Amino acid sequence: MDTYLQAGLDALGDATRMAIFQKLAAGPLAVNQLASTLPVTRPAVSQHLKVLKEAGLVTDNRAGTRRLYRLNPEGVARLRAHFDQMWTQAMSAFQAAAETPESPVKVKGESHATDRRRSRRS
Amino acid sequence: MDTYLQAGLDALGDATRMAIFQKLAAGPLAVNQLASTLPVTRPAVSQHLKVLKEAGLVTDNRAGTRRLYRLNPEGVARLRAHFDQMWTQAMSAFQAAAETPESPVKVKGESHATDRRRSRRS
DNA sequence: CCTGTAGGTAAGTGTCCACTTACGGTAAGT
DNA sequence: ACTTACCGTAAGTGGACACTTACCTACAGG
Repeated sequence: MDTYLQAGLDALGDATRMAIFQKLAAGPLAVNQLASTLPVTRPAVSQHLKVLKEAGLVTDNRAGTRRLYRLNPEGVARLRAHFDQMWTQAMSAFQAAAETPESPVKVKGESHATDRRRSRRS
Repeated sequence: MDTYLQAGLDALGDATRMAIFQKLAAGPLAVNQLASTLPVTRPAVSQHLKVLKEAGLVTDNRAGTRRLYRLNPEGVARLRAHFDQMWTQAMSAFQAAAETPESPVKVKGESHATDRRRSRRS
């Protein structure tokens, strides 16, 4: 898999983080400014910003007692590139399928076990 | 916010669902075929496919006793369009910021309460 | 009709994570 | 120095949700 893509999806997967991302798209904002327009408390916003920062999607700099957060162009561009790659890869399947008129997909035996046990993940 | 975008992010936010999506990008697959290459059981795959289907990202059709799942071009294209819109919107902020040399952002009083209580969400 | 394969669904459980409150720490104003 | 605004972090909790097992239905072959 693509770890960058997964990290980006994990960062934007949460609705609140997504909302923060969208608000920062309009311009730099302080933590209180973000929290005042969101249905969560300020510490929650701080934690979300930490995640977004670790994902390379935002940067911060001090402005007096406040701390202004803004989107990180490089991180956003890189994540977008990974997404674009995924879309094109997903779309290429249709073109390939459209050119071949019919593929029977005749896999007969292949996995005859019903409800096999599996290992837990991590 | 954008409900479509959020639905798509919710659908692809999970790592397993993302893996299923990626595998389906290579071509149509049955449930057992997916489950055999994933670290989860078949029912789990079925549930993920249900979510992806409700999000309009995949379609299914019967093939004998099996059921073949494939990506839905329209749903994928629509989700991609929403993503593209988000990226460009996010990028437009930098251009606007680059053209204006300095904006003081002098918001003085605006929210003077510290750690205000808020309502839970849903 | 019976057996075996394929898959959807119900019900239950464990874990993660998005929140909260509480606290400490820095910068500006008086 | 004292106060006040702003912010990050620690610690703890509740709920969602990604899993599991168990059960039932549908199709194909003998």
